[in-house]
Amino acid sequence: MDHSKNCDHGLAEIEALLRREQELVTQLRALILPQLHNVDSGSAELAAQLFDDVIGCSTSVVSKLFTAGSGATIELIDDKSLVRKKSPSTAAAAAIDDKMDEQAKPSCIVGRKRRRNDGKRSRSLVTNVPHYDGHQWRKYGQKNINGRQHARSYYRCTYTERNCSATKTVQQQDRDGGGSIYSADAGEDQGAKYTVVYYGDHTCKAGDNISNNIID
DNA sequence: ATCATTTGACCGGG
DNA sequence: CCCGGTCAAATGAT
Repeated sequence: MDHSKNCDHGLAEIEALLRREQELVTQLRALILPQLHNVDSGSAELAAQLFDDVIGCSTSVVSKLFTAGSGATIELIDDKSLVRKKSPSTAAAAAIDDKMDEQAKPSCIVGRKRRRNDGKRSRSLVTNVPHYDGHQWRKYGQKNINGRQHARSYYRCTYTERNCSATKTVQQQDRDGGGSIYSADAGEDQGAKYTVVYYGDHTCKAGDNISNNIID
């Protein structure tokens, strides 16, 4: 009966669910694609495209929900705009902003930021498995970000010189402070979350022999 | 040999 | 200036 209590809770839940879905689909993709590629590379490519479309739909839904919402433009898309500090006096706000990383902000905040989606469309998602999204990437840079624990890696599509201008960045999220420490081992990817931001579109063509088995 | 990753330099925007 | 994104030479891997 008390459905749609307030837009805040609903949107927050929806956002969390969508992110969860993206994460799961990403894991599934990382599981399926390498196997399938060993069997039939053509099917693997089709599957990769399908996975891309599914995730694309999901991210589009997120974008439309949270950017075209009721007048509130939220920077769900990762831009350079996030590091903006509005209140100089509020140290707590700065801390929150720092902790929030570049994305995954709560949904319905009052913070109506400006949309600087000009020329750069970027899709960001969080996953345990940042590798094997069905495309091949070549790393071209790595930088330490301001106060971040882990470096940010910059990748371009392997076929950049030919067709593809797609780009992505991978940043491991800080697994610290109040997080449950599962295995205190020499931090492996288990349980680690990565924020992956995709820029540009893949125009890679199919049919190239991809030597896979770069599985970690 | 080729190709990918590494790593500091470089550069442009805020 | 600082910060962060890219370049490119050196290094590593195959």
